[in-house]
Amino acid sequence: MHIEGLEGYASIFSPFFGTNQRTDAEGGKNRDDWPKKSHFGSDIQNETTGGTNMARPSSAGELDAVALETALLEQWKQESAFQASIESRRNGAPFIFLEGPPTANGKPGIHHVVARTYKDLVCRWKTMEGFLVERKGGWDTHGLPVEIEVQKRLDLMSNEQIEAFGMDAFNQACRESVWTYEAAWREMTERMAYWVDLDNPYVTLHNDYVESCWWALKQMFDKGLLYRGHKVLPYCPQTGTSYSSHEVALGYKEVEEPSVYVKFKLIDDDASILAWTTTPWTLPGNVGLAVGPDVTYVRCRIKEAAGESWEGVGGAEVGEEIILAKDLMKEVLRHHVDIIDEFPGSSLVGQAYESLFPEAVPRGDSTTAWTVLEADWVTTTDGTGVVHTAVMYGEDDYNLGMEAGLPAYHTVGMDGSFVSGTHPELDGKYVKDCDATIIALLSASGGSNGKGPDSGLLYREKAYSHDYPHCWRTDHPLLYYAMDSWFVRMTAVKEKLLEFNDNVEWAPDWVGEGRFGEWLRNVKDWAISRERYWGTPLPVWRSEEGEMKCVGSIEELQAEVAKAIAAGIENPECPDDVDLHRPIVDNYTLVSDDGKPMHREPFVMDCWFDSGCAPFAQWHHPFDGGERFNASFPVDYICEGVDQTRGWFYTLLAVSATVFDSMAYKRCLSLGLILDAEGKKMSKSRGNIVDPWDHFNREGADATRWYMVTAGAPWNPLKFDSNGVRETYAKMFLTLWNVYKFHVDYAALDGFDPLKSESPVEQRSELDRWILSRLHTVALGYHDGFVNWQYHKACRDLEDFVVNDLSNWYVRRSRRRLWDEAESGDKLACQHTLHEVLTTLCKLIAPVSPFMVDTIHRNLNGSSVHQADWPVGVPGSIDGATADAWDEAAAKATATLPLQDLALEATMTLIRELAEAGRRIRIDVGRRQRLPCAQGWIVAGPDLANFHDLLAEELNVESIHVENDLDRFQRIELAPNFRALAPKARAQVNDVAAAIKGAEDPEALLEAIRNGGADVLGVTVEESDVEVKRVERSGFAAQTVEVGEGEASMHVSLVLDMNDTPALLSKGMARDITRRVQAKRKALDLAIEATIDLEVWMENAPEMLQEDEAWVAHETRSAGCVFHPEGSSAPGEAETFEVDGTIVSFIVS
RNA sequence: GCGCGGGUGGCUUAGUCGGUUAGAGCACCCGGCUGAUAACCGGGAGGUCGCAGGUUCAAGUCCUGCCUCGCGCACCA
Repeated sequence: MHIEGLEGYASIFSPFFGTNQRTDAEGGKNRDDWPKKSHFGSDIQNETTGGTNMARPSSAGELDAVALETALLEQWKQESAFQASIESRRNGAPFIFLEGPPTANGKPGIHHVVARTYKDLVCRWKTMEGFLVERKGGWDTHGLPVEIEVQKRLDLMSNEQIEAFGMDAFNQACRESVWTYEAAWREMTERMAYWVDLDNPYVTLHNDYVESCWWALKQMFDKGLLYRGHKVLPYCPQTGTSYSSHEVALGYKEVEEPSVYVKFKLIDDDASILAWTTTPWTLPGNVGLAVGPDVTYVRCRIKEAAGESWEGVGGAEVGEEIILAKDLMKEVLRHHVDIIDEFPGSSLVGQAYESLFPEAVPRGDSTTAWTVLEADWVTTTDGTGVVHTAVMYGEDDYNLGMEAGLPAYHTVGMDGSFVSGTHPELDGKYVKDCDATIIALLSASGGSNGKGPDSGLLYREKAYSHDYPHCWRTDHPLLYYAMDSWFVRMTAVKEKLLEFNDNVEWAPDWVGEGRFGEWLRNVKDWAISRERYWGTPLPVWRSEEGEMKCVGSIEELQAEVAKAIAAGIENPECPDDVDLHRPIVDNYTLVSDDGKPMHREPFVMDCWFDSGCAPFAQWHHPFDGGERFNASFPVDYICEGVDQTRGWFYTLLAVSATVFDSMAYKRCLSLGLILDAEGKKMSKSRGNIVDPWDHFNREGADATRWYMVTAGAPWNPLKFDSNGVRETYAKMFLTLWNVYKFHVDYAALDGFDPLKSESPVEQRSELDRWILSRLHTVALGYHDGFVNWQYHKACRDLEDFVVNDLSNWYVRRSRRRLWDEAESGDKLACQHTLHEVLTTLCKLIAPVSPFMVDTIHRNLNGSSVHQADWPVGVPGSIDGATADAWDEAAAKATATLPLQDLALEATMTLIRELAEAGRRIRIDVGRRQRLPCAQGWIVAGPDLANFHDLLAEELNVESIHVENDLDRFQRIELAPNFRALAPKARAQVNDVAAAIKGAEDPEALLEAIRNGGADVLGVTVEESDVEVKRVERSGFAAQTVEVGEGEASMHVSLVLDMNDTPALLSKGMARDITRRVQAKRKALDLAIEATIDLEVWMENAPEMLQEDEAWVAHETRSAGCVFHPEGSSAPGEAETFEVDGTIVSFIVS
């Protein structure tokens, strides 16, 4: 069988065509029998993964990434590849990863894939580095989102309804609901190849987990860090629920409400202080007035009655005196006044005033109630510069009240109506319905307390529109309401938090120093209790007298229950496996030391507390797994979205600092948000979540993962662009596959076995040594990128290597080497090189995109890439290594990178530049690529003799020469070196620069400069002030390229001979004809070995040489080939093309 | 309002210590090349580097102010 057709293509570029042709193919292997369309599945034919003797690769089929990945998933499962990858590093130094638990009550989206990719790639990378990286999965299963889902489903819109439904049944529904999307999560996790142990995860609702949380809380309790207080929360009286800020954000609406200016009559003074509020219902609860100590206030007297424009209720009489901030007089006052006095707020402090509703709040033992207080947050941006303070109905109010010792007394019940005893006209009424009543009461003569001026206590009413939070379920306005609450005294450990945080390696560092550091510097006590049902119950029991007991384990609970029973308090049984959830734990009544019954505080804990306990609760520490815990705390690496800064990143640290007096994690990668293609945040409510399966099922998980990593720095917001995934697939993975396929198809055909043959590197061609050196250089940079969290740069550079260096140059330049059927050292060298490059490449890519490279690695080496060592070294396996430190030299010695030769890399860069320059020259002068040039000259630069053949082929020239007389083709240009010149020339620098650039005779100027400096516009220019560039002289078909940098830079010119000879024209025409006929063959879908009959007609053609006609016949496998003489016309059915004025027609039959 | 991070051709982005022609990829146009893949090569068009000031011989880069987007905090009386 003949295979010249194939060879013919190889020789198209070659000026030496004919020399490679093999005439005797009889008995040769049929290279057209390759499995063109075979399913890749046939590639995964190695049954063993651990063996290294399965080294003879088999050929590859067309790429079907999705099928490849799904088949591999099955194989991984059968082999327990994940477990195996860990077991084989069992003796390595541990690198501890902690999985942030997701909630499985929502469908996973592409944003989850991003976080999981970064988690996975670091774990896989560290594993390949020889570390033992175990990855326990985790699920966050408590909390409000779960309750809300269930409430929606069961239509339970208030706490009352939940309790009527039954807390038991409700919590059971929650317990089931948290697994709604577990299957979806599991499928996504597996499909994307996030290797994490989902078969033995930690689950926050498990009794063991809850027990550890209890234990942790008791540690805090015992250290005096847990206390009971109030927290002012947005609260919906209709649903009986308070809301987290997140939910509040869902319900902001702009509303217009009455705001009132109220006169607070001073007791020892005739004047009134004017204060403003938008919530009249809080006025009965008023117990203080806050002023800014440094704000300037005025006392002013009403001079005359208000003008006609006065509208609405309220007012003041002539002679009344009013105090308010000076800046706000114009805004507020509707009367002409005389300013009597001016003073800072501090001088008002301590003055007592008449309570508006004397019955509403009992004074208790407060000495500061109904006096003026100071607060530095008081501003004069609106209101009167005096802030009405109702302790229980505003956060600032509450804090001020606690500080100043105001009575903390509710005037409003949990149902949203005034408690009885507030005022006869208000008692029992819903607060929002009382605005008019309150305004009327204040406006009455003497005011609501009868002690005000005749004009009443209301000065003004003004409609005020602002954004106010509403219940997202019932649409009712929320009330800021002080709720009973439990706190962890984080303020007590603030310095520790800051210190621990300083030792965390943050990526990026500004999140740690900035956002997170800022949060810590302003740390507030952590409100950990929630008036909810589904969560870890707060394990605190309390008697009516206020005695408290915190229970830290089941055993302790059992003991306490027994004690209570012994004291005569009835209790249900408390078995070893008692469910530690509500309502079961609510049913236990304990006994205080003085014999009083104690009931559990009816709260569950903030579910963030649960996840903050993960480092130890996942092992049920301290009840079980003590060693396990001790060996894995603090953890080495966590990675989540930046939205966890105040979430998990914080609660981990908060719990570890308070419980263990330690940091929780040593390294934290904080990921940017994932946005949709338009830059909007991906969220369920927006409905713009990208389904990862869209890409898993199209481009595959490899491409999806690689895209996400290369699209930008991990901490930058990622605009997820579906088209980018496609691009990544086409560029990176198709290219890689085709390089692989190219290698492996020939390797299979030739029976190449990397273990049974050798090819010493030093004997390989420059091209081989070049790509190996590039691989070395790129691998080092790649590794460096990983170390510095610059995955995006690392992967972009690697992709460039694959596409550009490997596929586009090495493989393109090497094709002919493998086409040669005879065994040859050069072919073997190429196969070994490809084998080595691909093998190392697979290892480098494996952490990021683990599928295709495993298929490739298995076929090339007979083993999984996920068992392979990191080519840059395996520090984890070094004696005495830890996740933080190891013997650098020893680690370096474990690297397996090929020889690096930077000089060779530089030379090849130059060669490639020259090849490009040659193409540019042809474009410039309009000489087509197929028309050979007689000769080319290389001017200046290093010795490239070894590459002349290569260049001749690339450039399609018959021969390459070195031109030593630089001035024949090059001239000099001078460019100013601003850095050197600027200090000397100062303001003149631009003129001097222009003079240097525009010098009429640059050669002479350079000579003058070299001879001790030239005077340019009065400035002495020395050699260091200029850069000398050599460029091609005009009038030649030439291009100059610059390679290298600074001192080492070179200007090399390429000159092509544009003179035609009959031989060149004939040869060029032969190629054009051949090319067209080959295209026709392909269009006809002819088999490569099929022969044809060819007839050619030409007009205005160069004279064809005999040998070129023969060559055409040979190349096109024409049994019969007729070149009709000039002048005979072609039949109509002939195909015609034109090249350089020659019209060619041909018929293939 | 405060803090952090962005704003560079239609899109995605690179840009070091401030150095004079702002670099890529996608898409587009022209040409070339191809038994090389969803390719490859050469060329072209497309940029007031968010706006306005300032520093400097020189600003995408440094400073100030503003606009705008994202995130977080405080969103108040």
